[in-house]
Amino acid sequence: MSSEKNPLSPRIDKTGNIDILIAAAECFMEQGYHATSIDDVARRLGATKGRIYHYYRSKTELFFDVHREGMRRNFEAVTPVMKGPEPAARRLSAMFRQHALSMMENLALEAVVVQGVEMHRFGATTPEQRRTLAELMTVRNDFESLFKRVAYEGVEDGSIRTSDVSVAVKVALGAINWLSIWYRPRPAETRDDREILADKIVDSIMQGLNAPD
Amino acid sequence: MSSEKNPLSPRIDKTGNIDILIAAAECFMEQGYHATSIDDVARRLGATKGRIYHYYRSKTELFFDVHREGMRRNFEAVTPVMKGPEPAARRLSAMFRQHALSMMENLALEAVVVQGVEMHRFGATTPEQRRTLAELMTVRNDFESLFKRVAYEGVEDGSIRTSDVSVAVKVALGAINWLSIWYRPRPAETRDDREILADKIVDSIMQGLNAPD
DNA sequence: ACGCTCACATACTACTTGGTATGTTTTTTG
DNA sequence: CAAAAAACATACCAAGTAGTATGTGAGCGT
Repeated sequence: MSSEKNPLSPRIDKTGNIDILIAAAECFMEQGYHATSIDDVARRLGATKGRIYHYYRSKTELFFDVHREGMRRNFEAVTPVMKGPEPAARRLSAMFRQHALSMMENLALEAVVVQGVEMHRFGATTPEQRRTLAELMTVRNDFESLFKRVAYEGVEDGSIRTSDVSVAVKVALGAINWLSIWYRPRPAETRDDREILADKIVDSIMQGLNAPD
Repeated sequence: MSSEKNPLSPRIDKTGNIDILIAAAECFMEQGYHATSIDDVARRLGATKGRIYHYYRSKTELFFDVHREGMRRNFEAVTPVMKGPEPAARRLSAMFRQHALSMMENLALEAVVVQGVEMHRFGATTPEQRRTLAELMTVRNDFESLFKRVAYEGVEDGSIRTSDVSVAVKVALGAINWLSIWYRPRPAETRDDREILADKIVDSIMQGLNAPD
């Protein structure tokens, strides 16, 4: 099974150039895609353009691979908890929780994913880039569909109540993705701290703000 | 009362250059701030750079004024419904609803507000720009504080339940702001359609996803 | 030890773009 | 109605940047 076939695997292959993806993600997060020059990324790597263009044919391709790696980690975090014997509401909670944690622990990558969604109107010049962009959007929709499916199960098994599954899922994912805007790890933060925050977020999403009668 | 004193009023004054703000907002929404050239904005206006630089000394100032106008409309939408005799939970609902509607009806401006500030967090060059940026962040915080204050009232009067007011408000506002990513008006959309969507969103935020026992 | 390939660094170019300096036309004002 | 100012348009430049072409040293198979 070559990694070429799987649209979720960036071609980091055997080479350890994941460093490039991380450095690029950090730059993109801090300054945005267009404000980041290839030299900026290279400087953060302690290298020069040569290294980056050795692995990526263009800045756009670099961005795409950062996006791919971010989405890959999203799936990696969520899929293990989406199936099971529990009622769908509990599984959905767990998925939200995992996604929130993944958001915090891969902040730079996920910030690029979030930012990349806005760039839907990207100046996708070449036909190949357009196809790649469409592919990324498909992956994004598939990710959202994971949540929708479990939410529908919840409506059927009675553990979930909502006026509109699609809207409710968009609301919940929006709330979590919004982490990339306001969340920044504090200096001596632990895994526990992040789990506490994730639990609060999931609680807000699942229980809402209205006090029970 | 000169509009110079009020940090929320862009200096659109008597001149009708609100057109410039709208055109800029639309460009920024579609391509992002850095990918948008002044010529792009001018082209959308059916004009040239000269017109824009006649009113704005730099691209950064233009961005700032777009942001100001977006925030001004946010306050305008929310403040009328935040006070009253009803329990805080109802007022908070109304605020969320108004904010969601404002989001949809000023999509371009609000998209810039949402995606804008964090892109500039690191790039503010001149001291004056840094001060303006700090001012905008203050306005942003003030807006969030509006919601927090009413949410606290709700905790005290018993109409709201949450494990953490600050997090709950960020979750709710994130959900609404996320509209700027996925919401696009359909061709023959009416005000009613938008109100229905807003109600669904508010319902998700206030009631959560868990079915009542 | 020799060639060959990989993994970069260096040097350079073509093009974009923010900003300016300077016209030109319309509106306002005295 | 003349003159001044406002409201633009035109022409231009300096700076930054994506991408390329080429150099170079280290490893590696033979």
